[in-house]
Amino acid sequence: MNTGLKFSSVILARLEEIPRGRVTTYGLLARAAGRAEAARAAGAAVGRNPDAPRVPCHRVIRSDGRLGGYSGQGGIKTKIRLLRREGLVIKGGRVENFKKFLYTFND
DNA sequence: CCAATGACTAATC
DNA sequence: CGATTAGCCATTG
Repeated sequence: MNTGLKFSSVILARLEEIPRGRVTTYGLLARAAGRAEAARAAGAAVGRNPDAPRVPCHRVIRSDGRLGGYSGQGGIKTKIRLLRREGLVIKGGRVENFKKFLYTFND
């Protein structure tokens, strides 16, 4: 049941706890928000908050290591730059060894 | 309220 | 490994 907090709100709140140099997936994010199978909705929620200078939405990638998308300024290109800036290696549109940097949430 | 939509995912070919 | 298909969901018009 709902805690009173909207799904998208929880998504954004959870994003802020992702450490620098780490990434998470839309699926894990959705699970952290209370809906394990709402990965798609999670992506939609993050996508509606493009300008989030303080929200590290660029640290969210797909479950297979591919970048997914980015609605912020500069588009996907910016997402790549930001991730590389945190020490991650992007190649062929995906994060290499992303499982090593994968951040998992705790209930 | 119903139908469409999207920064998804896992399974199949 | 790339392309396709079907499933799942909150949000929007």
